[in-house]
Amino acid sequence: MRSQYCGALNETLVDQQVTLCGWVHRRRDHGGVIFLDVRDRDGIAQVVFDPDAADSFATAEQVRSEYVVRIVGRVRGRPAGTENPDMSTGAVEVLGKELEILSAAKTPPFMLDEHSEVGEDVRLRFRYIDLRRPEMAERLRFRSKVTNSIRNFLDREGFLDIETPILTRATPEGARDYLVPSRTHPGEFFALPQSPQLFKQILMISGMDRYYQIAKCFRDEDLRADRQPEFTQVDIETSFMDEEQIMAINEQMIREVFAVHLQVELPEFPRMTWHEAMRRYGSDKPDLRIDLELTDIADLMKEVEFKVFRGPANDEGSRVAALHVPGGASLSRKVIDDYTKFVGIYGAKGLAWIKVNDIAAGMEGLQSPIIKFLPEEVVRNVLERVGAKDGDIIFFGADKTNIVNEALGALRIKVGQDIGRVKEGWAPLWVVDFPMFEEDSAGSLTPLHHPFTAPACSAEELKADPAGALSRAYDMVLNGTELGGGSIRISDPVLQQGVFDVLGISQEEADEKFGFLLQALAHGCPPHGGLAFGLDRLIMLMTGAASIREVIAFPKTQSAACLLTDAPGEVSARQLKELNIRLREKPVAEQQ
RNA sequence: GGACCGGUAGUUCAGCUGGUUAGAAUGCCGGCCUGUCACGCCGGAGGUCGCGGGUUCGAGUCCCGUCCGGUCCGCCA
Repeated sequence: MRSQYCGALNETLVDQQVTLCGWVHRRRDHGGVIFLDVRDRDGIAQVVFDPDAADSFATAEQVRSEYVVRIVGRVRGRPAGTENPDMSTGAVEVLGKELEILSAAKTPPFMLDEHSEVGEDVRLRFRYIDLRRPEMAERLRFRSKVTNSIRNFLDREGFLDIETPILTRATPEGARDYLVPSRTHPGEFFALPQSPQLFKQILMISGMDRYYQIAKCFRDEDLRADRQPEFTQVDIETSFMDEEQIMAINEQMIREVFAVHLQVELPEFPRMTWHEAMRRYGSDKPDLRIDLELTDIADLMKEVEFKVFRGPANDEGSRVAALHVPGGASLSRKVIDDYTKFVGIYGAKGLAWIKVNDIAAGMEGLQSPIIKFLPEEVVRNVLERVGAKDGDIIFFGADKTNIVNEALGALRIKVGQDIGRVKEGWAPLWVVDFPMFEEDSAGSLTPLHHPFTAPACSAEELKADPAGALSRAYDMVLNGTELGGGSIRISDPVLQQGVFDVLGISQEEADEKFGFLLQALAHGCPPHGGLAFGLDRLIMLMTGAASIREVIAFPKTQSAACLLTDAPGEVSARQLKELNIRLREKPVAEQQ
């Protein structure tokens, strides 16, 4: 039906007859000559019709945007002076001989034009048209090429692609599950997997040795620009490897993907402990392209009347830190007010600051709303510790540790972007030595990763000091985005129960929820571990897409709806009856 | 669950302190045009101002509620 893609046209085809199939991207009717830009997945070609070919010329007058056409014609070089250097096929054109309308098209709801902006809701409603835009088609093509590379790499390294169930068991911990009612077990439900975690561990116990899967995962939580309720993980697990080997092989894979598809040689990934990341950047996924850092100053502020920072008392669980911004003294009062509002989002009750105008002039050379509350010696020590110079600004945070970290960590990125301190390029790293647990708002311990992560200590040490225990987990971070995370897993049922104990999960409860895993661990479990990459985020980063929806063919809106299919939708009474489900009079949200 | 931004022609937007018949660009339709490439020129059609209620002599504009889209906080082991 077709001899080549439109984008394949070039000088080597001059004088050859070609047959193109595609969509009418644009028509330019000059009365005596008609140009059609014909578009397919691969590119755009210009086809010319003149009245010599009366039939096809008449048809060309009929066609409209987005008609699907088939064209037979001869390739020729464009007349001198009419080449289009902005077009990859712009040196040649097709002199149309035959023009067949394969399918007429309604006027499109929006222009497929790189020049016109369209609201995202319209694009999603007519996603099939949106995906015709070269930029969208290219992102999906890129994604396909990357997953293909990943499959090839893992296959070469001996990993087996094994599918795990989509209909599985609800897990009480973690994210909210998407549930599927069971018809054959009235009153019972499947859950869609939040990840294949337990299955891949069981595959290790099965002796599969090396497993991977490009797996759809489901989490019924609120959406974000980089979060969809169904998303894709590159899920990897291996036996008889320690964390060093697992990190090495995954680092190699990502380096290969970047080299092949972006022609980028990533630097060797530095390691940073979780504690160092939190201390220096206030984040467990620091963006190392920004060279601003937090500095602890609690010891210098001991004697200071603490209310000037509008934070709680300087004690355990709190942090006093400074964010030193070279050249920041030129920030306007309005911008600083905006930053104060910005850190408020993260729970900070204020934002103290000192502008350093002339360090030699002592207190006179400083400008700050809090300076009158600070002894000169304290100020001098703070300036010295952060390395302040004339023209700098220092922001302060004093509050509960996590509030200071989140507020100053976010401010660090925002200021860095605002004043242009984000370096070009790629800054990958491994974050390691995570704590096993963190305290939730109710004061009880929850796993920082998941409860199957192996501790870096013995069961006895874990029991003695669970809050201080580190885990054998590792996260891969790139430009401030968590690309993937993993760990060595617990391969001993006693240690696994020990972790459950710390989490307050009784033996009976553990048996009920994870009994099959505990059973399996007791039947010959190899030491094993793995990692899962967020494929969507990886593609987002690599393509520079502004949202995850730009790299997914059919994404959902922020309220987790599909505008194309209008899902979710109501179901018939008959379907509900089969499932033994009766709806309330009104959905809960509409009651009251 | 919460904060904020937006919703006006097919699309992207303007619409002031509430005041006559709601505008622009683009797309669309018709006409003209033999070298354009976001073609050009002339003409035309096109509106539930998201929805509901309220204030007012009068509401696109003000108030309340609600729905939808988006960004973020919480949430996301």
